[in-house]
Amino acid sequence: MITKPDQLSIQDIADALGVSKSTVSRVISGKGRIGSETRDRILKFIEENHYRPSSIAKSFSESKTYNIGVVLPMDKHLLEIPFFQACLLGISMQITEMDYDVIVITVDEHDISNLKRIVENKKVDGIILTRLMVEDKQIAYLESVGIPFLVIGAPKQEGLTYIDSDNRGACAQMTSKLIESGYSKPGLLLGSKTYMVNNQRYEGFKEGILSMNVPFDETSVHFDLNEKEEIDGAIDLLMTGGHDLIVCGDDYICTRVISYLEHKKQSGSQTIQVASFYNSQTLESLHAHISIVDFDILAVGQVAGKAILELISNGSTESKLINNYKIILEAQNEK
Amino acid sequence: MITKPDQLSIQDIADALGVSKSTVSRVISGKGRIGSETRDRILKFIEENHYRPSSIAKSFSESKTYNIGVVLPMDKHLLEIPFFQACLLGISMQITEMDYDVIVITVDEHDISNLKRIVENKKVDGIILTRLMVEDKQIAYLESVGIPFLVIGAPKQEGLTYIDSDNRGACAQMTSKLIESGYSKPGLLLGSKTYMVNNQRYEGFKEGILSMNVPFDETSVHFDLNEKEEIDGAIDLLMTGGHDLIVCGDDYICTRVISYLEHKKQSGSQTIQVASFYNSQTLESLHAHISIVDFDILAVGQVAGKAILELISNGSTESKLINNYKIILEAQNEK
DNA sequence: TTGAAAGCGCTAACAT
DNA sequence: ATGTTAGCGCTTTCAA
Repeated sequence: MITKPDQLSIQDIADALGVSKSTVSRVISGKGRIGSETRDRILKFIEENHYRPSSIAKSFSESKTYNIGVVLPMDKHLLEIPFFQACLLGISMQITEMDYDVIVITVDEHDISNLKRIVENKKVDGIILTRLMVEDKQIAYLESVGIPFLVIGAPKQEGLTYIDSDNRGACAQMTSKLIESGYSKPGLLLGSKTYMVNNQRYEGFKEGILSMNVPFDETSVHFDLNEKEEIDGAIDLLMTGGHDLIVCGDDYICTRVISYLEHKKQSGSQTIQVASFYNSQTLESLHAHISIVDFDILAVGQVAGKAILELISNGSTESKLINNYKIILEAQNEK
Repeated sequence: MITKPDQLSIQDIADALGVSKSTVSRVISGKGRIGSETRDRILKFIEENHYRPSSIAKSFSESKTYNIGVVLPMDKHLLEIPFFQACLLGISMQITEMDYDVIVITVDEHDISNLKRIVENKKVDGIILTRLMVEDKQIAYLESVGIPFLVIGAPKQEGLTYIDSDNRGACAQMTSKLIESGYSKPGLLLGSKTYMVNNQRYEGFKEGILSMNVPFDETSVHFDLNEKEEIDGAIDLLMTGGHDLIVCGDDYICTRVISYLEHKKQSGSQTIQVASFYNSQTLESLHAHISIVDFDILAVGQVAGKAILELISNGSTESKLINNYKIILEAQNEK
């Protein structure tokens, strides 16, 4: 007497039904023509016996893992940023539809050994990079081994497939809307020029101003602001220049600006409109009246997920700018 | 003339060196005795030809995936909480050491189909749950299929393996330290009683008070605070009761308390010390003088990673409370 | 429409 | 210490 203690295989089904393995395989995969009566019998058996194909065996036989590696930075200060988590979930939601799964790869700026290990072990069919580094070892490596990969964010390097929020468009739109609503002398504070995102927001800022037929003044833009003192200095310049609107390139700068203005307010000066890009909860809890662009990062992740699968199956896919964002003018947070 | 266009296998190595597959397999896995000369020859060949074993084939043959599924909630409001990201990275860092990888599983309260799909497809060897739900369908399901799993956080249900921060101990320690530093009438504000964490913090609070030989007053504790009005009401009660210290059960409550006290301060009342548990950046940006417990979630993830591997290989492991936390009294944030 | 059979790359039990 | 062999469960030609 033979018992089937473990999991049943297509062979078991074939035996039980007096058909061949390949027939069972065909009805499961849906490939090839099958007599409808045979199919129904097999389907019924599968249903009744809760058969589930082994994904490992499938992977093995097809030489496909059905996994996508998502590279996450593991720097401590990046833990607080919901950006990566949103990317991750967006990607996961999307590729799950096609029976793919996400494998997490952690790297830091000096150590991409985890990435190498996963690629060398062939545990994934493709890779999504969620953060670009300045001299990117990841990209050089991935190109050298020839695995399909794409990048979230805007790469400096040309020829890469990337998915990014439309920073230029969003900044242009917010700037022009603010001008339309009455502000006439906008200034822009940005971080390092080496990050593409800052250049894009700069372009958008300029475009927004020009689209409203307001003259664009290059001196109203301050790049490479990193230290508190640099930011404060730049704000000083904007204020003495009579600006009535400060667009901040990132949340860190914005936090400094708000803090700066709060002090000034107590010493009674003019009120200035502040605008920024909403990536973190930090800004929200400041309860300030600021205008923000709220990017839908989940959507970015979803598009990236769709794109990597396309890249894997077609060998190519297009870079995309995502314009899922909301512009909220002078957001009034609850006090 | 024969070309080897693709990837080489142990068979190729065996052929090239005139040994058998199993010999090659043995030197790679390190199992079994090998002549040192043979080993060196094979190692050299592997090195020179950049051979890497196929992890899919290994998985298939061993019926092990070398993957751990980490279940993440995909509720929008939980995206902002760094807790899950920290767990994820901690787990990933840890299991990577043992050549395991993390597969992301997203669920929401009403839909655990992703969890089921991954388990049924046998894409993981074990599961870590990072969030417990009130009526937990996940746990019921996982128990029914018998896959190794453990839980991060404190389950209501008995008999489960769990890894958790030592909420009771941390709360006791913070409370007693604050009493030691001069506060004499502490109150406690908590969320729903159905969450174990609130009960644990309650126990700790009580323990901390009693350990300082201060009489414990049950009326200084308020449970099940969810709405703004309920919290405000509870604060009122504590203040009229002459309390000089409010311990908050979570960041949400703490934010309300700080906001409430800021208003009172302007109408000139006594200052009250506030304490809470630091899980989010929100509290930090409030720039208030509060005392906090800063849990090391990364460490929790690491221990969970180690534990799930133990559970898989040994069939059992112990639940653990992690006491990696820092207590910061009257933290003075930069303004 | 269906069956037979080879093969994916590795492990492990058994034999030498 | 090393070789031989039988799978693991599926996909995929090739035949019938």
